[in-house]
Amino acid sequence: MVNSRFSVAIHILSLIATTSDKSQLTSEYIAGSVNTNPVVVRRMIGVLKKAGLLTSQSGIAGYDLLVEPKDLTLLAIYHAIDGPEQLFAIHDEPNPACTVGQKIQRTLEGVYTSVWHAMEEQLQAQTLQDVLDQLR
Amino acid sequence: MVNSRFSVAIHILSLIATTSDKSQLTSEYIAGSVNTNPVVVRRMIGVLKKAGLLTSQSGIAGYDLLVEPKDLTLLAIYHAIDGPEQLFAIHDEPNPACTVGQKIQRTLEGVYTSVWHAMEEQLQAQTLQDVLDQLR
DNA sequence: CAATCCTGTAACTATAATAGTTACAACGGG
DNA sequence: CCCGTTGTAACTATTATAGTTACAGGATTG
Repeated sequence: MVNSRFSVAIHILSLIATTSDKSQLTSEYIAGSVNTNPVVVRRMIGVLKKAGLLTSQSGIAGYDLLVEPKDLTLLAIYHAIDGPEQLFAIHDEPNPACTVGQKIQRTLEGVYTSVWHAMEEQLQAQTLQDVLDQLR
Repeated sequence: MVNSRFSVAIHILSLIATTSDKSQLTSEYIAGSVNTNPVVVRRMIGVLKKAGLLTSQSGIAGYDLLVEPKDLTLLAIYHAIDGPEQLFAIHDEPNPACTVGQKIQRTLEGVYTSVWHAMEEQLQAQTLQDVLDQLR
């Protein structure tokens, strides 16, 4: 299973989108909601910031989304956190002297790519706003 | 990313399906094709055996498939190796005192389940025979 | 029946990914 | 100036994964 970074990212973005009192929105407060360490939160926020999803100012509490929740797809968030582009690992260097070993990598790549695309479609179809609606 | 066990399982099953000379089909030979250790192969084969996909006899080289390649979907193989039923981890114990923290787990479960089903469909649509055809 | 090759399995080790933690420099508001 | 905050680097702990060693027991062959 892939790590929980994607879940944490969605959680953080949801908090930013729904918290009106900016001064309350510190990394420590967010960490309290997510149940993790403030540094983990700041680290994740740094990644989301680099991807252009939000802004912040050093020394001041509060974060602002740069994309409307209804325009922010889960796929965009996934790409922002630089999640893996493949779901399954393929073993290294199968034996090229063997018919199966010779072609298994290409074959599996094809299989996994079709699976991957199905997943992308699902993530593309849902936005942060959809998540917010379900949190109400 | 999920581990390479799924890839290795498909590789092993492909070899068993395509190797006519049973006496050649030892765990060491398979390991040579996959590029891993014979014990890793035997361990994986033990799992596939328990799932009813193949048989073997202690002390004798060779394995036999119990399911026709055209009837063996990749999803069945995935279930056989007991792959994770979810792609993304959800962080533990978000704060229930917070609106977001309270409902984020259920919400993410819903999101991830829809992604999971899309993936299952893809794996269900492809059989070991499809893989074999591409290996030729 | 002894030698040999194989499977099945337990136990240990090595490596890498992930998350958590400590520490501290730099920024801003009161 | 003081305090709370962000941004980051560096270290540690935990866990998953794969690789490895070791060995008991079945089957074949001379």
